[in-house]
Amino acid sequence: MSTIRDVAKRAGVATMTVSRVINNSGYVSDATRSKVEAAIDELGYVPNMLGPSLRFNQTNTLALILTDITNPFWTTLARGVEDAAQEKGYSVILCNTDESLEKQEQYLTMLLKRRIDGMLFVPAGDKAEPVRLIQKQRTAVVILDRNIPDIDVDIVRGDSFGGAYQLTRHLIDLGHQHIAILSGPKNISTSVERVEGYRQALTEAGLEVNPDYIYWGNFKENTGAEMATQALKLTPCPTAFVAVNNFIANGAWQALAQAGLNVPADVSLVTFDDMPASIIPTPFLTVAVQPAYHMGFQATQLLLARLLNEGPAERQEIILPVKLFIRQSSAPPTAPNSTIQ
Amino acid sequence: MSTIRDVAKRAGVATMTVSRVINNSGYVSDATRSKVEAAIDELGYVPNMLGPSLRFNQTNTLALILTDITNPFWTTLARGVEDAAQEKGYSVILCNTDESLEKQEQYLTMLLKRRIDGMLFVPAGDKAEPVRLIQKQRTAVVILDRNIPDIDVDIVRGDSFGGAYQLTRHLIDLGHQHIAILSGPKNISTSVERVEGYRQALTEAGLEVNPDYIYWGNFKENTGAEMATQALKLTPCPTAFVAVNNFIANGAWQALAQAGLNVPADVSLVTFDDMPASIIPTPFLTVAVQPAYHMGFQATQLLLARLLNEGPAERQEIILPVKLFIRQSSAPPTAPNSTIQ
DNA sequence: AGCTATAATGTTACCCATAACATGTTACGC
DNA sequence: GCGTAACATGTTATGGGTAACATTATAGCT
Repeated sequence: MSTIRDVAKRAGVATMTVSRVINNSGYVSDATRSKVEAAIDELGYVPNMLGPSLRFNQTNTLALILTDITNPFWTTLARGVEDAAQEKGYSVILCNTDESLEKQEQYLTMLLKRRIDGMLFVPAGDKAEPVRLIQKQRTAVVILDRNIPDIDVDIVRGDSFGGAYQLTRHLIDLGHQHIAILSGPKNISTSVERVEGYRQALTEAGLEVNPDYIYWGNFKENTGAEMATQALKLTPCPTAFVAVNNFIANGAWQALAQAGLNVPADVSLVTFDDMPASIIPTPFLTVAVQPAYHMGFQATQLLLARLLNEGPAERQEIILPVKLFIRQSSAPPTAPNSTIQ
Repeated sequence: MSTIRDVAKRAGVATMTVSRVINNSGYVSDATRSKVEAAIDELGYVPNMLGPSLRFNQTNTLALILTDITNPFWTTLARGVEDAAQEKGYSVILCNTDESLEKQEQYLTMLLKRRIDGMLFVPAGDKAEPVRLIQKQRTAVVILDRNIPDIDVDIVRGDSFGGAYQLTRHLIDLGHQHIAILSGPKNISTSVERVEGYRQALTEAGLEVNPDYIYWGNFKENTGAEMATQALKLTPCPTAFVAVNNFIANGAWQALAQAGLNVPADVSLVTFDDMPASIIPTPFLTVAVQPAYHMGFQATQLLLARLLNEGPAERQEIILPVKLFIRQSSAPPTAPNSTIQ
């Protein structure tokens, strides 16, 4: 593999001159430029970024650390990150933590060793320590989606509280009184805030918040199924379910079908996070949609602004609105709870 | 950000000694090791990989270049790549070409500048040139999913021909005689081979191959819809559709619904590439399933073997089997073609 | 011609970790 | 007590590109 020195020798110039040609900087005569370009072509020379990266401690690389790459929500967000990064000549290393703190730590140290310029970080937990680790190495970081208390760091996230409020309110407006919520882990802010939004909607409507109707699990399909199965054993049985993400909703949906229940005839099901039409041609679930692509894009722009010292002075907390799409999976309850309506 | 020199100074030793402690290599006394470890902790020292990367021309990084990160098929494959890479301490840069040759070339040169150790490459086209570019820089590469003629390079792909054959054969066995195929671009081997498999099944069954029933488009949902809409105008109207990937199938499905047709009562629809249950809770489409995760995993293992000079001497062409899952979207044709059955 | 500004090209030091080599120290057998 | 092996630590060169500085050539002006 040829180096800038090989090119310089072949063209009969100094390496610096080759560098000038490559980067279009400084003065180079047309004759010299041609000679150098010819040499580059002949050798098939491709510059080695590692030299300057080491010298100037700048890798032009970002990392996106997320928790589940198989979920279209994150994929869509990843596209936003990638597009914003590419616009400015940055590449993105994608890391998948599977919600595992161990994998997360492995990835973080690996990325720090690589002297990544910045991280877009969906933390697998609510501990400040991993973020502090990043900040200690003076690596720029923007938290995505999930809040972490007691830490001075930029964050871009959706309005979990508002979204859950809207979903629950929608069910209440339909006449539901026994609404269960299938949530994620207790140490993830989105889980918690969505339960809070649910609570608020119930309380405002004068409905009792029954703790038995609140399920804490994780963001996976099979857990969604298990939580729904459990909930169906309660008396009074819930007539509606709020799922806190799309995978939980799908699991719940399967469990409901398994129990011989029809959505929405027998039970309503609403959820966070839509799937694109390319994936679900006939969307059915009533959803609270977060602007995933935009979330990734905007967070990356903020991160890049910080890297170029163009960012705002104070910490940013950007909360993106969540929009309710009412579809077929939610309907007024039937027997036995509200026979009138 | 502290360097190995800072640590050495603080511990009162040479940088080499620190290096030995970090890498657990050579001889270090317990006393010295403790001193060094203390210094590392106090400074929060994280080694800079760029030094050795430059020195030894080894970045421990792979790249996965694919065409659509929003498609669960690729995401699943990406998981396979990531898992295999992580096992051996490699990280993966994910690049999304959107089937654009221009984006692809940008990414390739960027990756070569970074001195990536190897690439897993889903080419956006059938030209050998991009692969030759990579090989010229002595960067290891394994082609994924799509064949490229006239080039000496490892490839891991699914049995497109066989899968399409099975799908078509299944429809023929159900009694369909007018079967349309909605394919991707003409310059992508998977598109072509799937059409070939379709042809073979028809011919074997003594059915005429009607060129009007063969549609060439791309792998996107809206194109799938357009192709299906066009096909419905034909006489005799197809009673069954073979979609060449999941997004095309979803688009087609939408178009069929739009046209007031029910699947499978009015028309059958079969496709390549399944969606995981977490995404589609109630799978409906009859599919030819490629082992996406395994494809990514195995290709990465092959690539890593090559990097460590442990690979087989000769070029590998690994063709993974495709499995047919018969579900509800395919049924015998009704009027007007085969009223008897 | 002499001066200066600009154009064109070259030289050197630097970034960080480590392989390769060099040197110094201790332990142990005889 | 001496030689040798194993242990312990240090020194130096290396990799590739470029900022900063240095030098030389040319053009333009008086």
